[in-house]
Amino acid sequence: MTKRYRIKDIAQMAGVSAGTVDRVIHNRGDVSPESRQKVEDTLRKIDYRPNLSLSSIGIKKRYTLVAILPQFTKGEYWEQVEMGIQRAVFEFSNTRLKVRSFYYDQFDLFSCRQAFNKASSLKCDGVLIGATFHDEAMHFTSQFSNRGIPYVFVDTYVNNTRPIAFFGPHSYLSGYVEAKLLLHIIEPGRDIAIFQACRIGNESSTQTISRKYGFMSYIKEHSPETKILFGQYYNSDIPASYEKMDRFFAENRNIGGAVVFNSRAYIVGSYLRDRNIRNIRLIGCGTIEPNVTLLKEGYISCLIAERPEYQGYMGVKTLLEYLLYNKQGEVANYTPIDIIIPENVDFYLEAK
Amino acid sequence: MTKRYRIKDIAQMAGVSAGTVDRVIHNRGDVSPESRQKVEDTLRKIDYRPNLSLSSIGIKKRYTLVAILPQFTKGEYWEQVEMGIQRAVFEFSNTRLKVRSFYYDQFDLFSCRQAFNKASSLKCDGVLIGATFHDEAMHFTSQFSNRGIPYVFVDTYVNNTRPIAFFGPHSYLSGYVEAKLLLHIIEPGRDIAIFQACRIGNESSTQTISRKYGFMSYIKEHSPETKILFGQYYNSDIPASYEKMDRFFAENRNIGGAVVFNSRAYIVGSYLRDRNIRNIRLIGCGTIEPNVTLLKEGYISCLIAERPEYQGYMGVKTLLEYLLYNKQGEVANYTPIDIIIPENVDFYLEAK
DNA sequence: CTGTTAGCGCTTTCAT
DNA sequence: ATGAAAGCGCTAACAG
Repeated sequence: MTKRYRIKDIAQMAGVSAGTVDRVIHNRGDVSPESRQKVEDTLRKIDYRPNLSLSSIGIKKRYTLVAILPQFTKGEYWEQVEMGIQRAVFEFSNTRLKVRSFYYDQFDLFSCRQAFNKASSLKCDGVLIGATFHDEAMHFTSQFSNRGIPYVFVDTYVNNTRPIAFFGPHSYLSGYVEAKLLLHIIEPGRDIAIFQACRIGNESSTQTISRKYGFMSYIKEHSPETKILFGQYYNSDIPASYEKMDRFFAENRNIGGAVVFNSRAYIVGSYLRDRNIRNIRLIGCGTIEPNVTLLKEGYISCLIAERPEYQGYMGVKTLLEYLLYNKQGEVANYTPIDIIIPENVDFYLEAK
Repeated sequence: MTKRYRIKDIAQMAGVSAGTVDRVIHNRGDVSPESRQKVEDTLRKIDYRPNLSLSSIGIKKRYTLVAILPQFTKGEYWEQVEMGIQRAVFEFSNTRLKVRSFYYDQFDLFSCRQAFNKASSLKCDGVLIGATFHDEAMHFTSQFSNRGIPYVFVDTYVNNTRPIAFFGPHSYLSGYVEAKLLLHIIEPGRDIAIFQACRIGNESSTQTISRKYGFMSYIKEHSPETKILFGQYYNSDIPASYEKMDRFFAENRNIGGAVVFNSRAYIVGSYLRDRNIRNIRLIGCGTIEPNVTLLKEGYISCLIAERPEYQGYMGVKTLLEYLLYNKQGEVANYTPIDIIIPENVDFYLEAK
């Protein structure tokens, strides 16, 4: 059983005072090279791992984090990320940690820029970003870097940036897994449909692109004869979506499987339910409520989930550990690709 | 953002002192009905949720927990449970919480009885049990109950007992899911083999029995024509196991899928590898190292995992919350039934 | 540069 | 039955 060492113990072992140990742990300077050496040796020897919850009690400095996230309504994907952020705030701080959130419309570049601008004008110690617009994220994170402000990405990693961490799915493998599952559950010889949002002008998110890439790679490798077709839906216009799908399925009568690379699978799923179509297997992402309902009703066969709550929680925790202890871990942290089916969904949602 | 209330705040709101609030929270008596009422109203109003990590700092009383687990060697299933226990000990206590572990041979009734006897002779505040022998567990837990000592089960629930909590898989559904997956990946028309340990005298564990039941129910419901055969292996005699399997597969030439209802899938999997058999899909339980290796090599198609680390962690946490706050939550806590395939296993293992 | 010390929120002893 | 106050391990201001 690992003994727990107190700062006082460490101080004694290193032959210095508690204050000096604390200065070393928090990299707060004013320590002679010899003292630092002795303390660091001791810390290494006992494999000292600071306890955030305990640290927070004594902390006098106030930390402000900024979160920049797509706006969400109740039950949506990003709400779960936000819940993880809140859990971390609750667990680690005793009101000395504040998170100020800024939300943007993930389909509106201007609103995203606005959110970043507002966030940038704020004095803060760290930033948590749920990015959908690649270029904006690149631009503003380089500003944060210049000001020495650490930032983390959740859900989506943006290339050519230097976050202290990323928590999210490996999108390529995520899509790869979806293809594997779909091929196993559709009737042989049937076609596959990929459903994507109809965007006004703007391109798909990087997430979606690499998921699609992973998905198509698997199909090409394992079942090159399977035909892939592309369908569309509108994010917020159900009647128009249904019309589009009516035409799509009328034109493509051999479809036996479908996939949606984001949490909007419920749009396609409810279409299948409302049109009473039962011979198409649908796979989607995210255990948000409408998806789960359709999963239980059998109109969605399988959901891929990426622990959004965990992403938010870890994002905050990582920023905090960086700020308090200068602790730097792995940058890329891929979340598990959880496979959710009607038989295991309840236990999945219940587990904290 | 949820404001964090201090004991002092609660005291002020209820019009009493911090001491009284603490006495109510810890159910420590010496509080007038009126004061108790006022405090409890306030606690409910603000949805007070105590922070274990913070509580532990001030606690003077020493708690001793006893864990009674099947003995394990490095890399086995129960080691992961033990790791969860250690994580909880590290996180929540500042050396005031001790866990004394007792191990028994899960195939030897006498050794189990001995472990329980030794554990019972110890003065302790709570017990965590990984049970494999039903009757022994029943007998000794009733003793704990009589002495007013709370206990939790991990991995296996034992009927006719009154633990304060159980953390483990819903074995029936677990088997049910395994059948669903296996039916999806085997070639149509092939038979299925269930592999079980050859036990000396003693019956299978309750876990295994209800998994088998779930498995067979699914097959009966969804593919009654599929033939199910029963194979055997020895827990610790590889050559004898191989011989048995040689005969088994020689006699049953149409087997296309196999399942093992515990973490010994690697025995069958390595047989398939060593005999270069590639047309049999194998499903097993537990992401222990040999299983993971065979999964990546393709000799195991899929593993079902039940978060053993989480079980151990939650077991200790639950006991502690009960001891400190008299907090009673759900008794039955089913862990997610995680579906692990070669493409998602690495991320699964990395996530904490 | 370093040790001392007050203070954080929570628990618990001790007068009252 | 209750409040005041001391103590837990950790942080950080302060005096030297």
